[in-house]
Amino acid sequence: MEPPATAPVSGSARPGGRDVPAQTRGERKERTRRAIMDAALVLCEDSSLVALSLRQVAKEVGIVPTAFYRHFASIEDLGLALVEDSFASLRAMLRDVRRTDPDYTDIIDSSITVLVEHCRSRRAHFAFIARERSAGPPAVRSAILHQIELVERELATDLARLTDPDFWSTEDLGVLANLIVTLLVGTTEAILGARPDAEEVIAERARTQLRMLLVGSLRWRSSEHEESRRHAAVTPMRPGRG
Amino acid sequence: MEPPATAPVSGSARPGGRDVPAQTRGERKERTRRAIMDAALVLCEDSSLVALSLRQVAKEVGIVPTAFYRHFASIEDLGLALVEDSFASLRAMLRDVRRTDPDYTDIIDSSITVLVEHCRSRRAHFAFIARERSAGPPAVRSAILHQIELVERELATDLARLTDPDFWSTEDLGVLANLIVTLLVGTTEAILGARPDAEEVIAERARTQLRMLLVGSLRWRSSEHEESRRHAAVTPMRPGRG
DNA sequence: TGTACATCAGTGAACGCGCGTTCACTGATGTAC
DNA sequence: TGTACATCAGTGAACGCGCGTTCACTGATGTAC
Repeated sequence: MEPPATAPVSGSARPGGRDVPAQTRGERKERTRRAIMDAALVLCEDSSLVALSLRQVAKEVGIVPTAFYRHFASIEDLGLALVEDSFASLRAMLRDVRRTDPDYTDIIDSSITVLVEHCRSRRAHFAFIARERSAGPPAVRSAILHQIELVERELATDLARLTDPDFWSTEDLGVLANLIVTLLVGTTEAILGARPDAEEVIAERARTQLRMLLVGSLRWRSSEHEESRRHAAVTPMRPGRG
Repeated sequence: MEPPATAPVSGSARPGGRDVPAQTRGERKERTRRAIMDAALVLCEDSSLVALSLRQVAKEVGIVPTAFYRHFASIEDLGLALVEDSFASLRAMLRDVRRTDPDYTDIIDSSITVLVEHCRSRRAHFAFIARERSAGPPAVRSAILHQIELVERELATDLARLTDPDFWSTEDLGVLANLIVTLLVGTTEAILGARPDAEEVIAERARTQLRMLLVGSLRWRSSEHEESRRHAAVTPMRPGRG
């Protein structure tokens, strides 16, 4: 293993500079905090936060174990900070999805492309969410589930704009949003677990799945479904690429 | 905490019996093995196999730590045995799904009912699969993913019998099977994470999702899709309850 | 059937190690005057 | 501007504990004769 990338710089002299402090005390504290979070993200990548020790993290960062407590009360507390960070990445992705070139007609195609890109650039964050969602410490787990629920509700709101309110109840939009999020979480897990050259195959599969799902479900008429469960007529919606 | 449920019985005398051995040596070894697996399943339920220690397991079973090695080479090895057991439970569920009363017309409704039942009766096994699938030791993780892949292929075969081969390519059946399995895994996680009184809500949601998905995707004509991606006509299939 | 020996599940002491946490500390940075 | 004091990120020794693994062992069960 290579030597730790010692984050904390105790001296004040800069390479060719004067004896003016390079950073304030607060800036250096923040830098160490970031180093701790980065180290934790990497170290738990192939097991889980529940198997990560404070000493491992401190060693990786290049600080003494007790210095950890200057930043976090426990590994679980650190985990909650990582949830924040990871969902900041995820929300950045959602913003990218929403601001796709409006001339680009296939929102499914572009959304999955954006997902793949963010899985690459923010790999550790996405892997963290996927993993700790089901295996993290209780508080971390529930924080993640809460965040996912929020994303799900946002998606339901987006979907409301794309569908005819006469046919789609709020409840059914929630159910559809949940289905899409479940698929996207599964796709993310598949991308993260696959070798890089398999990523595009998985992405294309996800695009097909979303089409199967939307071509079908957008014909779904919730009102009729609730009354008789007979097959429904085609629901009006904004035209896709078809 | 209550005292360990000491699995190994060293004596040969039975409560009111003769001095004939109650069990052969092999039977008693098997019994301890089972006790180890049961204890491990329970102990890792709210963290993960990667955070489980051999000594915890031994203590729970009521044997000395070193006796563990008579049965498993490591926790990871024990994990692989638990994968076997867990998928035995899962396959038992699939058999139950397939032998549903043929008079019962809604295969979606009954399948989810069976899923809920098995989540209750084999809770620890299903939770184990869901959790270790993404957070377990590498060997355990890949064993689980392999098993899920097998289930997925079986489902694709089942679907082939329900669809028109002129419209559904083998590849598209695989994609659909993967989508359904992803949804079912998600549903399982939701059921296991929910309070008991929320189970039925989640089950009903899953039924709606499967209908959205199948009503839609069974109209999906893979051949036409590949050529032009124009919207497809309704694909012939065996009638559901509609 | 009885005897002598082999097997082997479980024992118990011991090991070196990494763990989380405590505590008193150091010394550079920040601030009040 | 200079001085005296407060703050506080990081140090280092120490603690008791649970960890995986080693080893020689015990004694009931199983087997060969």
